[in-house]
Amino acid sequence: MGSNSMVQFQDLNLCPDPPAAEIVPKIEPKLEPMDEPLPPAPPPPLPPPPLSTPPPQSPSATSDVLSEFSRISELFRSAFAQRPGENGDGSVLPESDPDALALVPVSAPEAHLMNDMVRATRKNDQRSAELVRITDMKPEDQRYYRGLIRKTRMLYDSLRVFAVVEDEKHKNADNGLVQHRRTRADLKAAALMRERRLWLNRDKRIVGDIPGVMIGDVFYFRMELCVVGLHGQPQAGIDYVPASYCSNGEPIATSVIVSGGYEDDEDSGDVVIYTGHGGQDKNGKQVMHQKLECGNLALERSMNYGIEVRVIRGLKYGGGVNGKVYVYDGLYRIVETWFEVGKSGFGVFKFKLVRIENQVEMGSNVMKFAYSLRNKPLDVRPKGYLTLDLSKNKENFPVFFFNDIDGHRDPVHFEYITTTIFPSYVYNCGSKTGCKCVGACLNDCFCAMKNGGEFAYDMHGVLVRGKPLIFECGPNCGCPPSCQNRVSQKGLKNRFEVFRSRETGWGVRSLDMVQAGSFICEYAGVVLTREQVQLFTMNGDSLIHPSRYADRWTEWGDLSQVFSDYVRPEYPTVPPLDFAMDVSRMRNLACYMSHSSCPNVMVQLVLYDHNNVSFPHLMLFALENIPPMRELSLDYGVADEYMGKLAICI
DNA sequence: GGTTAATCAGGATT
DNA sequence: CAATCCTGATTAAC
Repeated sequence: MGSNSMVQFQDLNLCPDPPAAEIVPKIEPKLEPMDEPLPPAPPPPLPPPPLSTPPPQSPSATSDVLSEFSRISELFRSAFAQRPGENGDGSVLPESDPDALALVPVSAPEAHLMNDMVRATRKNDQRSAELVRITDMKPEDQRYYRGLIRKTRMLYDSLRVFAVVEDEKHKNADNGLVQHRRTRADLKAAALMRERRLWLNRDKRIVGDIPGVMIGDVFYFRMELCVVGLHGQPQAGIDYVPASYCSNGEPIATSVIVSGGYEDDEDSGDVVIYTGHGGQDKNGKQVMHQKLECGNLALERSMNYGIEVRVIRGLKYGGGVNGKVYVYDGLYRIVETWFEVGKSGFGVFKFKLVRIENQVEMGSNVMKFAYSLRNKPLDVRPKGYLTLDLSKNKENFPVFFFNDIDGHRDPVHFEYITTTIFPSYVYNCGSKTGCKCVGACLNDCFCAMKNGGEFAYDMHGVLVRGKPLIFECGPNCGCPPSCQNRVSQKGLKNRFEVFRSRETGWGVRSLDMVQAGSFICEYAGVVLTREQVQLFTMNGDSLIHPSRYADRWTEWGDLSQVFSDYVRPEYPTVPPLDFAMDVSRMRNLACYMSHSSCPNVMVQLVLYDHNNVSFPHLMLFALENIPPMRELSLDYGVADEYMGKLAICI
């Protein structure tokens, strides 16, 4: 109790000597210190390094960016390559594909190794049966686990996006000759991480909140829920510890997904009538009576013992990757269960789930709220809007400006600019070359070469990997504006809101889901050279120094955890930024973003309308999936304690 | 004819 | 091993 260990694992040792029909919850709370110490003394509870790794390749003498990229691609290809003996009907690559030839020598031995590794891992990588509840999280633990979740999800997303891009390449290589079935990048990313033991929370079965996962966190794929340990079933809706694993010989449910797959569900938010599983045919039609077994029994037992379950809601979401998102909505208690004849005429089990009080507002409610704000802002919040478009029609989407807590209204007075204004000489010096592509830019495009032989974005405009500098196609290029290498120069893709907050002064949030890796907006201002800065003594508060921003781009797309001989490619060096931006008169929404040392937004430098590498645009990209109404934050590269004073743009 | 719903096939985990 | 409230693509239906 009075121990100074940071996190407590509460052992849920249910009925060591089971009176089977006991109604009273029999939880014996036994506090047990965590086996591994937490930060600041960090041996992170990360899994051990990969069991076996491809032999490190000797660093090529030509540390040339191009070859580096093809090497990484090769790593991917071989990791994704079909394993020999499995599904060897050659449905993948035609012989004419040059990649296929390059693939053979690498993949055969390595894939073999990987097979063994998977087998070995599978055995030891079963989920533990030890039921625990995490009871005492201190702020530093919160931060630590949040970081762990963040890092894991970032890796998952990076892998997934990279897999999509690899898949696209194959599609192009196939040239439409072969029927191309899109590979499941979500599954591949998960498999690669599992092989390397990078899934979280497998050593203990957690009842209640998963450390580091916040209510309102949004996931695009079921597999991602498995990876962080929020819900371990890739398809089934009820996750539970099977009876054979439990100390009391009874199954215990830990989480459910409510996604409307059962016609008899009734979801009113705080109360859910959840239908048990089973009795459906392949198309999801109820064709049999359900039985009190597996997940159904587990839910019943959990109710009996008063054990709460995590609830994740699947919501339709148009802007999403696949039309659907999963939102973590917090803990519910199972209060009632019964068997009844459902709409189909067959018997189903029903469970009444009631949300436990004193939790943060439900994520799915926030999503719905944001949805109505997008459409009818004034109906939802009649007071507080100072303007419905801070940009005065200059952006693709209106930028709301909301303050319902005090009288500040300064942002209205600034001139809104959508892009940074550079001194004219920036445009005049340097070459005016661009690519000469006529239709779509492909990988032999001149701009692609400048990016190391690949485009920085996938087909949906998601950043594949952070770089010191990205070269987009621009006005000097032959390609049309629809070219996919022009992501950050086309303005906002989401609806944003500048708002007043008691904690952070001004803040920015989105009314839409912002997908990890997607473009948010430019950090716009008026560029001053060092001489100009010295000439005019500016009010320091209104000067932005781009060189101070932390290099967060290194975190996005870093695959060294998965490919152990992965080294970040040596990019051409970019001169240190030697300019400041004045935002005292003209600015955009970016300068209202708050600082965080654990930010959800990062700066990525981009060039498109000129070739002067000393004066890139500061483009902001999402580092994680940001749910609607969650505040955006940037790492301004300043120690936290200074931020109060620095108070960007007040 | 463009958007949405039903259906199929391929999958991973327990 | 079959069952599972998944995805992505194809087809049918508005």
